[in-house]
Amino acid sequence: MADGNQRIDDIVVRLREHGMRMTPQRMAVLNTLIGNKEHLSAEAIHDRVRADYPMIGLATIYKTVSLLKEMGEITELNFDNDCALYDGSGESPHPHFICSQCNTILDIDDADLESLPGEVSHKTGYEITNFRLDFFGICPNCQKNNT
Amino acid sequence: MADGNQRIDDIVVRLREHGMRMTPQRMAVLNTLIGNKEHLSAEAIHDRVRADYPMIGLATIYKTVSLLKEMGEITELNFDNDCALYDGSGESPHPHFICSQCNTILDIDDADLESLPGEVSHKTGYEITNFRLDFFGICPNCQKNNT
DNA sequence: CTAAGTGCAAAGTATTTGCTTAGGA
DNA sequence: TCCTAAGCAAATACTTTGCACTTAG
Repeated sequence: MADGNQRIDDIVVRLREHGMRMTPQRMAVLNTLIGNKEHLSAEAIHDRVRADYPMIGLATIYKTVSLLKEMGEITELNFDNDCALYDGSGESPHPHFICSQCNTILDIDDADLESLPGEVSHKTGYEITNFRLDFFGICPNCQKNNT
Repeated sequence: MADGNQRIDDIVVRLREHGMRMTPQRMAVLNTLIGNKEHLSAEAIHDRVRADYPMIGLATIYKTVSLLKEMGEITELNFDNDCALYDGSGESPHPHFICSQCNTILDIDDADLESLPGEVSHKTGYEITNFRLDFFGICPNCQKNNT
């Protein structure tokens, strides 16, 4: 969590530069999301933060993640289901694997994919700033349980 | 639209095999979506179909696309924004490019990507049944207009 | 001190559900 | 005829907004 703290400090600086303030509530959301590999819904963030700040409202969570999203500090993941998940790992766009059975979301690290945007950009003439890659299927754990 | 008609016939057969019926409303939705390269929202489908069936309700559109989605005939695309788009092109999972400026969605055909699920499956042990790949950036057209 | 942020509740919006009537097979 | 589907409206669930009060800088 050391680099998480460094990132948080940087975010605070950038907030202040834009006339925005660091509040205990925002800090709590940052601590929950930044440098963490989890994928949390607004409600899940709310539940966690409430452990320390019982009065915090869900709207504040939404306002904060919306802000962090605009700053490019966190990524919003929308799947076919109901609610959005937030990823504050800070790792450049990385693929996810979603198990259709247990709904677990796993990060995939595949160095081969780093060249993907560049290749597609070159072939198509599109200027690519971001991408998203999701795989759906059955994770090894569920495969085992199914047999 | 010739192969679109063939696909529609096939879908009708499969519907009947499962005790489901072909109605004029469903046929209208099929004609709007199947074999078409557009990406339409439920509302957009509703608007188009209403030209021929003024009485059709939005709920019927949702029920029909939900059915087609379960049958695997169409793909639902959720982006960070509000509503889902439906893709009835019938082409196996293909990447999309979304222009951040004009919001146009373009299909990308890249044969190199067809091996992607197999590779990732092999490397990770996940059994991959589907994937989704979206690129975000600026399309050539908007690039030109920006200069 | 002052402008930005919080908390609450109400509003908004995409989608689903229930129920009655219509209409395929 | 029988049972699925349509149509409408109400319900649901996530997210956003408005406003009075609080608080960071």
